[in-house]
Amino acid sequence: MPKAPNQPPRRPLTLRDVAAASGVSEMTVSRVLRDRGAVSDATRARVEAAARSLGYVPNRIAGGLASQRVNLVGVIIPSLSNMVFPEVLSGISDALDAGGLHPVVGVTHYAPAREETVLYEMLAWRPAGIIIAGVEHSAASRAMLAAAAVPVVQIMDTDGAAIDSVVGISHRAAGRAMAAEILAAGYRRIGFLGTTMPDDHRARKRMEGFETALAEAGVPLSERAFYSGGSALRKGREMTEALLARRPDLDFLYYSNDLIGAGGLLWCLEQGFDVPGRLGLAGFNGIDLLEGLPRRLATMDACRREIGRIAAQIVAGRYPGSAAGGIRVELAPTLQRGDTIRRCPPTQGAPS
Amino acid sequence: MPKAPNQPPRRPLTLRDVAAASGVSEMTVSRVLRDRGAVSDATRARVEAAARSLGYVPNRIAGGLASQRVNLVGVIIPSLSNMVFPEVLSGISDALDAGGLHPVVGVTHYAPAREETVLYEMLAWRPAGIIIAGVEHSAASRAMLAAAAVPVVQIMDTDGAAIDSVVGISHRAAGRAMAAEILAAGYRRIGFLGTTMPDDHRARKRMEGFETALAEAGVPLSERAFYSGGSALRKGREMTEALLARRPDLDFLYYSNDLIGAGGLLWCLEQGFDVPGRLGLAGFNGIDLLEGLPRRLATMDACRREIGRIAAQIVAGRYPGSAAGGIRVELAPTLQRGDTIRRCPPTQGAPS
DNA sequence: GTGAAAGCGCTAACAT
DNA sequence: ATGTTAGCGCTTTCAC
Repeated sequence: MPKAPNQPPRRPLTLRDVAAASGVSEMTVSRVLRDRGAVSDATRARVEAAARSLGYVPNRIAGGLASQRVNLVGVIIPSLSNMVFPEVLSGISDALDAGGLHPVVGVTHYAPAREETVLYEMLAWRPAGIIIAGVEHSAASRAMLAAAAVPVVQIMDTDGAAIDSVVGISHRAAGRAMAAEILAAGYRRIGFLGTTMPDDHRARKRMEGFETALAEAGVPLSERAFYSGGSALRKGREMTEALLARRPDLDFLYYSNDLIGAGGLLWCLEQGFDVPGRLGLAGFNGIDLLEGLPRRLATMDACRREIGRIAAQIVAGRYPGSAAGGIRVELAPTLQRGDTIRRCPPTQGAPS
Repeated sequence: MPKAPNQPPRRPLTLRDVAAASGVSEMTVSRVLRDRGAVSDATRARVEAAARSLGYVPNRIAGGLASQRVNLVGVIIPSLSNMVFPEVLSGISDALDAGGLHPVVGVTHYAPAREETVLYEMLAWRPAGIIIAGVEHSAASRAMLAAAAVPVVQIMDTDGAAIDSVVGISHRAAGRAMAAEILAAGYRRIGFLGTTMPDDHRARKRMEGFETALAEAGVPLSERAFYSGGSALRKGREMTEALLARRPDLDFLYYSNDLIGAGGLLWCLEQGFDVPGRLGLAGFNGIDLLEGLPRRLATMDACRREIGRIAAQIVAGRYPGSAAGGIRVELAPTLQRGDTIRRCPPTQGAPS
């Protein structure tokens, strides 16, 4: 045990120790350390010196109990394996920092039951706020969130009933917008490739919006394929190959995320397909990775870091209007056409 | 403000409320809720019903103060943008779950000063343990960690002085091992491509180990290039192009991570280079993504999830021997030769 | 500008 | 199997 080389079996330091060492009351030490209330410069200096030399670290458990305020924020996300969530978390972490807040992370693995457990555990810490992915929750979870006496920010998805604040994009609208773009480019035999994940509501909504918009234009979705698990890039290859073997007539593939889309793109290029002339491709998320591919996959930016940043600001009370609570921020994802959607319909001239 | 439709301005529920509602003492309620000590089934049932119907959530701040035990674990990592850290965090999160522990995440952005701040904040919560990336810390950070009365696990890197427990791989050895593999395959004009990040000690150690092993074999490192920021995949392309323009004689490129390596690989294949015959390539980390590339990049698995899992188990006291503290776990990264290192030296016949 | 008293909501330790 | 007592280490409030 390399620790504690030769110290006596010290009991943890308290304010009392710092007070004794600096010859003032605990109360004054507390004031100095929290930088609250008037303290003379001389006293302040002595206290700070004492605290530093003792290596005193305040006890936020006691502080939190006494003050009924805590600098922890619960962050509940479905996964850490999909880069989307770390990116959101990164935005959250950076913005919380500015307010001296710290994220406690809970991962649900897309399971509502785990969401309940995690949420319960987090509320037990009486956090300064809860940031939770999605707008779909079990009745128990909704009840806890509604009863919690703290700001709640649901993130990433705006299609649903809000509990308190919401920051995200409309995935239904994102699906619709991509459909419109694809139709405008003249593609008509369109396939969808996505995850089976039954609780990934955002992916489902994108598909629904996509399919609805196609149907409204009189273009039924021709084919769909779903996968689960494994390397997304490879799955993208495999699914694309399988799908096109089954339906060689397809002229567009819409992927539920950029990674499987990138896999599909790489495969199509290797096969020498005419992309985007004969076959168009699009993904979703706007991941960084796409920049380094041989061709830029069409995609739609999901505003991940921005969503995290704004959610954290709302919790910290640093977002305009957030003092009142019940903020709603719907971001507008930008469609990046990239190089995998053709510029105009094949049989049609340029517009007047 | 959609919350609190018509409730009276309730004060937060306490044990006392549950006790009153179920007709027993606070202590008995506490026993039921923590599942500790003997309670009759009848009493237990009544208490549970009361707690549930009131929507009571225990207050861990008060509980932690009284019991001097907290179910939070501080996790300090340099970044969330590099997928490596979310993967470690994912392993940590999963393993902590099993012990009812929750990670509080702090991001240092590779800045020692931020590491100090974050660490101080975390220790203030008297966490059940600290998991921190790397073995390089400022004097102040080391002092805090050494004085902390909790398990400390330094992760990802075993090349350095331990404070308490360490779980990771030797990046120097990883660099050496890759050098040996490359030399054995007969490559002799070798370049290195990495990040400028002055505080990424693991990348530095890999390069040092790599260069040292080459030098020992009488093969100096021919060339090196560094980058910072931007899409790693694209940077990999750009750097590779630039480096080979400057030094077209190189026959091997060792990348400090898989993403820039993948960028380089894609570029080389597009150029029609003979990989691995004329030019060999290797990365580091063993990311999932590589599976979907046209050719599998040689790499070395950094055991990221495993490191996270073990570190969390040590903190939770669930790792063999971890009760004693001061555990050291050095994982052996496996070299995956993939398709970008040739099988045998070009001018030499098959063995015997 | 500084100090004293009370108590935050729970749990350890000891009753019974 | 259940209850009582005494704090955990701070901060709030009020006094000086």
